[in-house]
Amino acid sequence: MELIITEKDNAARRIADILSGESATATRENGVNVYEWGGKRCVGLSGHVVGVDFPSEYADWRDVEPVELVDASIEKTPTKENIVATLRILSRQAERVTIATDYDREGELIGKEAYEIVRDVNEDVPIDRVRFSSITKNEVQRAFDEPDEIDFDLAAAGEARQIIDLVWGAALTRFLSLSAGQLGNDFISVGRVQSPTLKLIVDREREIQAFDPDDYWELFADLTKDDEPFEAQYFYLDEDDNEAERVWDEAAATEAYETLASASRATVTEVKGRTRTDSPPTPFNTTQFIRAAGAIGFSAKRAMSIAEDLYTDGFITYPRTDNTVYPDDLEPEDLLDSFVGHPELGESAQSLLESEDDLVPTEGDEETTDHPPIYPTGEIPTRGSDVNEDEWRVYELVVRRYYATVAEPAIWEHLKVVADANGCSLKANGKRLVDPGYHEVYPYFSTSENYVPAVDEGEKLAVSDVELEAKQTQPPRRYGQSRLIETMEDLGIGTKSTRHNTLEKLYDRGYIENDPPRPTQLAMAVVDAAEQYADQVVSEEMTAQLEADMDAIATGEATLEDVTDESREMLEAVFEQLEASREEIGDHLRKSLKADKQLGPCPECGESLLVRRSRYGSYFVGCDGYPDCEFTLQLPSTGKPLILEETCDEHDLHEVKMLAGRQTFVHGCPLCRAEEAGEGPILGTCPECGDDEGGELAIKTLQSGSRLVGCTRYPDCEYSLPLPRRGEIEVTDETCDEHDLPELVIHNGDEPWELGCPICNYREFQAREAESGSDLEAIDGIGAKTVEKLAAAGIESIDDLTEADPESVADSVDGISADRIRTWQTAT
DNA sequence: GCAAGGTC
Repeated sequence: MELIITEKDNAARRIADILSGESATATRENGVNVYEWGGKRCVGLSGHVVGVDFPSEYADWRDVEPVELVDASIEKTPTKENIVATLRILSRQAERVTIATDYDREGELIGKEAYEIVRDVNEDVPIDRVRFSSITKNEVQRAFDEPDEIDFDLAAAGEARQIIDLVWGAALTRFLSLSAGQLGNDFISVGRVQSPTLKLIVDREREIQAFDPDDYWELFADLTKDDEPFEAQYFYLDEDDNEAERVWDEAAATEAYETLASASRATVTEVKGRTRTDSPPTPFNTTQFIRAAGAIGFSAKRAMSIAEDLYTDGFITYPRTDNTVYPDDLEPEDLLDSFVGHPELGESAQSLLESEDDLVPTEGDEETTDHPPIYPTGEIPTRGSDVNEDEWRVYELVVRRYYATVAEPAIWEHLKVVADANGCSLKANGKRLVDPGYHEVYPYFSTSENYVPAVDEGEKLAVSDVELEAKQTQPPRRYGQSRLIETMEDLGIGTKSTRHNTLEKLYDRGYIENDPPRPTQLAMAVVDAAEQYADQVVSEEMTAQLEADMDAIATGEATLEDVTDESREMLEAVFEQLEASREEIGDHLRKSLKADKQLGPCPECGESLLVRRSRYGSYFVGCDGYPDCEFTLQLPSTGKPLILEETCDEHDLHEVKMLAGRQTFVHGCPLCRAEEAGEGPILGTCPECGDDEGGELAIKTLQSGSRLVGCTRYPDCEYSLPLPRRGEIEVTDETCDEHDLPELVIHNGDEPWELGCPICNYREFQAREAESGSDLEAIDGIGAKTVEKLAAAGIESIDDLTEADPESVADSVDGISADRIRTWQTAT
């Protein structure tokens, strides 16, 4: 029996199909697909099936000095037990083994991991390695016709990376976390990829904070030809004889304005027309795909998640790729043919096929062996059933990008007109799209035109509507998610498969907030500390050096030991500096952690108000002076609070936004909200503090729209009873004998709901809850804890769950993945 | 419980 091992199940299935001529049959072993035909078996791994870690005696953070990790031994242990077990069983029975993992460095390492598992149970079996960069018939056949061997040097290069990343990451993460007393879930992490990425964001924020705006002025005027006005802008020649539009001196600007305003005509001094070719875009690699999806509103995470689904379902090729050159055997005519006749995608495909020229696809600069660029397979999903609206939009983007890469260039005509008005120069730049070319099949780029009429030199044009605009230079803009991912790629940090995850990690760790991401005080402090004591870990040069070292290992010029020993020595040196400043670093980190929670001054004692979390997990605002000052404010129960930059003029407190997926809303200043908390009719005495303090119960409407019966002495007394969100509340004359409160009726729809006494109603509600629990608990895998978490995201019932968007819920709830939510949704 | 890299 011959065994073929691939990097993933999908590849195993396709290779089995190709080699067997579609005759392979699938069976399952330990939950792993095994494809079988004529004496051959093919099985897919799931990327790395073993991982590196320290021995268990290093597991307790408090028992081990972080520096001890530098020279600790490192073990490899199976992380996907079922796959490893299956591989062992299959290997025992194999007479020949072929490793067919991806054709890149990490694929070589994954292949070597498989090799070791095979060797462990079968000492003698021959083990080959095949390499192909796209799973097409010709490529795969060719690869299996000329098998090669595993490149152990290349795999060792990957192992060096694993070791260096683990040692630096774990030792420094533990050091910072321990020095700030942040153990458990809120540890402070650093790493070779995440920290330089964070530094990009922090550096930009520092520029923004240090930015000092300059005043300048710009002048505009309308010129008219044949009764058609067009806009022109004033310019002058600067000291380098370049055309400049910004006037930095107010007196000069005013003078130019007066000169222009007094001119009734301008004489055309220059007319320059030129034709520009606008080349179609290159094929999608992961980064360019994320960028294009970002331009139509998808976050990096969401775009990749959808692309992965489209890939798994067979609609597009593998979405994690660096390659921007299509494989030779991809025939544009064949692929386009599969779209002809489709109601939405057919017309463009038809028009491309009718082109008189041969279809020659564009090529990007990056030609790699990992996978082909991202393009549609020709299998078309049905909109609304196979894919939802978002998935369709992403799919259509991939299809149209493919169309664009085989389409004609667009042609623009540019026309520049310069005119002189009383010695002041005015210019207008016109552009017209004369041949839309690829834009016709790829409507995602702007094709807006700017009208400037044809004029002749010496022609006189009327001048009107002169305007002087006072402006200020702007600070640089924050990086958007896709710009960050592009910059990471340019700097060589992270990989096509991990860059978008790195951003998610920064969000999860409390380093960045909002979109475009903004660094927290904690992030600024972590980068500060790292720059001062462990500059390597926040510098992209660590990756550049590692890449060079890995190349040296791969070519045999260095060994894994050479490289990791040297790296460990550097880290030892870093620790000498760090240890000496442990206290100082810890203080700085702790202060920043607190600063991230600060809203502003407490109205009662002047200390800082902080966003805090109650024992039950709900958020509220409390005073840093606690227990001396017991001032508190409520926050809405839905979502996770984000402190905004904006502050309230009246109370000098930061405004708060509640992040809850699609139910996200701005709560504003919590003190304003408390003051406004709509107080409706008084119902009676507060059962909790009425006798002692004179509190009364009133119907209140909160900013979030939810309503309740609460004490008028709130926040000193937190007694409250829930009320339904919708419907008009009628306070009747009937009174509850037991609680001496009026009975309530809710008018919503046809049938009024006799809610009765709010205390009795709440008691009944609690009794029902106790009996049945939340209906969500009926779903497999949802327990009381999860119910609580989901409730914070506004999901309180099965109905809420089925309607929810898994991605946005996963965004707002810690520790619940979109996939888990999808599983529950299908289970209902 | 630490990293980054695969994959789902």
